Parts: sequence; structure tokens; C-alpha cells
Amino acid sequence: MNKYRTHTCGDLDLKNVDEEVKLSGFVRTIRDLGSVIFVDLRDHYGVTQLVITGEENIVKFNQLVTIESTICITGRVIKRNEDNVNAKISTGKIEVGVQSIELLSRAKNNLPFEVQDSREVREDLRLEYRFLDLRNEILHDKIIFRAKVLKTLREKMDALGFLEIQTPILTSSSPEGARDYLVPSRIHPGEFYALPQAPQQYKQLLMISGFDKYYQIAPCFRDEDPRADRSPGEFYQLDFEMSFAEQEDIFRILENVVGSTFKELTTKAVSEAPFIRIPYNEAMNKYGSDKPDLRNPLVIEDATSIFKDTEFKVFQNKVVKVIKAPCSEVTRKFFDEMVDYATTEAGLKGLAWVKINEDSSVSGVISKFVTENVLNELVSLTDAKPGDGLFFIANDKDKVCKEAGSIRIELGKRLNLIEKNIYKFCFIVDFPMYELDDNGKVEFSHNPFSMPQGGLDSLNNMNPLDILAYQYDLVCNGYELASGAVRNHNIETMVRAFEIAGYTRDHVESKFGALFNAFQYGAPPHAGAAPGIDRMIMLLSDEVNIREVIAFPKNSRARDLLMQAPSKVTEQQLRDVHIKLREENKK
RNA sequence: GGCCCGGUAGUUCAGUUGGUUAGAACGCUAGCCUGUCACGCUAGAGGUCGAGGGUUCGAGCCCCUUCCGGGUCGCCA
Repeated sequence: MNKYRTHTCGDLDLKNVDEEVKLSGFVRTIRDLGSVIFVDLRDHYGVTQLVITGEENIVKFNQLVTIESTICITGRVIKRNEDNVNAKISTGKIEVGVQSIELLSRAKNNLPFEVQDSREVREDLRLEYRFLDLRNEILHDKIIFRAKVLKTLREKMDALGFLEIQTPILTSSSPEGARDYLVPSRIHPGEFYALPQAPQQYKQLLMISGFDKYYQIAPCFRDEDPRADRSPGEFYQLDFEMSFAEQEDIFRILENVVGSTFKELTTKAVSEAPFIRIPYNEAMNKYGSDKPDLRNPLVIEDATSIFKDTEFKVFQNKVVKVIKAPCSEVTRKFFDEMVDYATTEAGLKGLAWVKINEDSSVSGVISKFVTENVLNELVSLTDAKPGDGLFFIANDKDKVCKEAGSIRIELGKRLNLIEKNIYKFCFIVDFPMYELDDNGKVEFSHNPFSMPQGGLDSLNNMNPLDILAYQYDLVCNGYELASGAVRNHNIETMVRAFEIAGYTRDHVESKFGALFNAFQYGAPPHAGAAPGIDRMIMLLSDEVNIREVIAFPKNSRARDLLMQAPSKVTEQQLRDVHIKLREENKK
């Protein structure tokens, strides 16, 4: 109890009837019936209905109070009649008969939007008035839920013997990966800090320092373009690393921590550990993605050999993928709309299809190329039955899987095949160590610090493109939830790995000096991973927009509309850090 | 950087083939109302149709340019 309140707006119940109470909160709604006014008073904890009667109080209230103002009232708790109970609020069995009203802070009577419906309002306005938006109960609850997820994760990591250690925010730029956010140094003219894209090197150094099991709810900064499931600029990861650990040890931690956190915080079904392991190549061929949504039952098959002698020009000299989908309920229009989706939104050159009729004949745009032999082979490949549609995606080897993947996803959605009320986890394993870039040059396909499978021997004797890495992702319902690797802790293996990607020993030594040096003083084998926290919360709260689970997110142009960041700085500030803007960017 | 969708009242949206004074709901203002809880009823105010240019007798609508927002591809070790 203090000068503002004896109870919160979520406290009062029948047990408090007849008590004198003092409440403070935000005016959520005003229902003015003339000689009685009902007010819903809201605070962080709940909503309580106030009843204002008496001419003096009513005149005062009408003069002073607007929606979303903060007020402090004293009053008496009254039991509501049975037929007046409001089941929607926890305090719905009572109301407070107001004796005195004090206005604490008045809200403008023209709000930019109605708090109750803020989630329908355009996003940039919500972000500009985020403090009002966050009063909306649904959004408010998501932020509370976020805190609960963080607490649960910390408890589990602590229980497993992980130690939370903080690492620097001002650090050095890494030449790999996304663009860095740079911070100019005042003390050292012309030099820059970078904000960490992840505490990657620090956590490896912590292992070399003997801490054995480290974790951190780590802010990560990447100057990359946004997506609905990717917050621009900054995001949080449950970053962890273990010494003397193998890939399976990390999997057990992820299954334990992420799996059980999901189980505790959702009513939906959750995959049982052990989560299935899918090699990268299999995922690409079967699902057309390295983050397959396993709730979608459709799979991609390879029909290239079936069409090797086809007269259909589009399929000639191409890799042909086929997806079988149940289409007995859909009309011709459905197929046309899929073709439309494929060629416009998904960017495919075309989408061929046939439908198997009840009499086992086929109809559809390429039916004349599906001869009896071809059909028989397709049926034995896909186990297609009458009523099924077969969708064909043909292109060069490097593009066709991803294209088939986008068709698989869209078919799943439009045919309503996605299993509901379940989180399906899997690990994607055996990522390739290297890939070719656009110029045909060998480059790291993921983390350059990953241990190649087979170690130095593989690096020396295998085609780089065939080398697999101990690199893995945790995937849930089509989202990449975590990424990790067994690290390469051997200095000669590391140098050789970089050489294959075209970097010299000197380059490694100068760019990763700390690790390079530390690896020469007895590095323990170590491995780790980093689940994305925002994405985890997004999945758990059934959100497709990651900004809905972040209190103060940036918009899709990486701008903070509330704080107006980024913003111009004064000439003196620029001088302090020895920066002169390029003429063309001045404005 | 490419592509897709969008920008009309404070908010969410409608606006027909280019044709009179651009509408609705919610919100706001005023009035009425003692059991509401999305209160109800009556009246009212509120618009640079994102901006600029063009076509036309006439543009919210068509064309061009541009700005802003969302999505997506590239990008994301």
C-alpha cells in the first residue's frame, strides 16, 4: 500500500467486498449512462470496473478524464449481482463504487489509435506510439510471456551446469558473414569497433579458458535486410558452448532445453526427443529446403530419369522434380492458380501438372507427354492414386530443389495439409563445408570455424565440395531455430580449411589473431549452438511477425520510429570521432 | 539492389467504365439516458485521396517520376 493504491486492478475479488480500496491505473473504457458512469480501469495486472455516481463525481469525471488517462480513485468494493457478472475479466464478480477521483495524468483526447484495436493499425504508427501500443493486453501479454521464456531458459541452463558469462559489445570487426555495425573510436583516430554478430570467438576463447560450459542470452547485431521472421539490426540468441563435447552432446542439450521449454510453455504437442536427424542433402532433395516444415506431409521426388526421353521441350536436359498432392476436392481453377503463384510470386518459369482421374486416365496441361509408360513409372515413384495431382518443377540442378520447395510449401497451405497444434522439431546435419560462389570460387558455406568431418585428412584428400562439416541446425515448423557446430580446435586443420577457401595462413593469423594464438596453448575440443530467442517466442505465441514479440522493434527499414534512430549527429560529434561524411551522402 | 502488394477522415476500410457536393464503421465534439461491460439514441465537426508531373472538357480512378510502408528474392560466417 502506498499513496497510489492499496490493490492492483487484478487483485480484487468477492473476499474484498465492503473493503475501502484505492486503485490507480489507465482508463480503458468509459460507458457514460448519464447519472451513472462505468469505467474499466486497467493496469499491468488486470482490469477493474469502477462505478461512478453522484453529481459531484460525475461532473468532475466528465471534466477531467479522457480515455487512457491515468487516475487514482478511492472507493468501496461492491459485489455484483449474478446477472451483472463479467466473465471476461478476473475481477468480474465485483466492482468498485467510486468515492473520490484524482487525475494523475491526462491523455490527449485525440489518440492516434484505439488501444483496444491497436493490432489492426498500420505498423509504423504503432511503432511510433509503441508506449500506447504496448498497453494493448494482447501485446502486453506477449512481452510478459517473453520474460517467462527467458526465465525458463536461464533456469534450465543453470540446472545443466552452464555458467552465464557476458562478453563485450564493443569488439572487433569480423570479415566473414553479414555486414557489421561499426562504432568509431574517439581515442584511436580512424579505427572502429564492431558490434558482435554473435559472441562466436569469445565463447570459443572461454572454452580455452577452461570454463567448460558457457551460456549467455546474447544480443547479436547484423546489418542485414529484414524478413517477417528476422528482426533487422539486433536480436537475441541463447548462445552456448561446451568443452570436450561432440555433436550428440549438443543435440541432447538442445532437445532438453528447447524441447522442454516448448513443452512447458505450450498446450500444443511437441516432438519427443530424440528429434529426427536429416542430412542436409536429403532435406534439400526431399523438402527443397534446409529448414523443412515437417507438419507438411508432401515430399519431393526426382522424376528426371522418367522424362529422359520426353518430347516435352521444357523438361529436356533439365532436372525434373515431382510433388504428389491430394487433389480430388479441387477444381481446374486450383491448378491454374498454382501455376499463377509459381510464375509470379515464386518466380518459376512455369509449373506443369497432371491430375489422375478416377478411371486412371490423366488430364492437365502436359497430359499428352505423360504416356502410359511414364505414368506407370510416376505411379510407382510417388504411389499416386486416382484423385491425386502431380506437380512438376523442371530447372537446372542448382535451382530446382528450392523451387520445388516453394511449391511444396504453397501446396501444403492451399490444400490445408499442414498439421495443426504441433511443434515438429528436427536436426539438419552434415552441412557441406564449402560451396561455389557466383564466380565458381570455393567458399565456406557456413561457419568457417566448423570442424570438417574427417579432419585434416579430408581437407587434404577430398574434393572440397564433397567435404561435410560437423555443422547443424535445429529446425521447427519451417523455421531455423538454432545453428551450431563442432568447432575446429586444431590450428593446422583450421589453416588448411581457410587455405581451401583462398585465405593464407597470414590472413587467418591477422583476422582471427586471438583464436589463432589461443589454439596454440592447449585448446579443448568444443562444440556449441545458439537458438534464436525472438523466433522461439514467436513460434510459441503463434506469431508470424517477429516484431510482435519485441517490446521496441525496428521497422523493416531498420529504423526505430519511436526514438528516431538512426539520426543525424552534430558536426562536433563527428569531429570527436574523426569522421567526415562523404559529400554525396550529406543532404 | 530486383520483384509483388499497399498509401483515400484521427483509425480501419469502400469508392463501379474517368463524370454532380468523395462515403461507411469506429474514434472525437455536443446533447439525452441508472446497470453498462464493443452500452444505446440524436446531432455535429473532421479530407492537399502520399508528393510532383502528364493525358483529358473532366482524374481518387489512366500514364510517368518520386517518397513512404509491408512482403519476398538477393543477403543472413
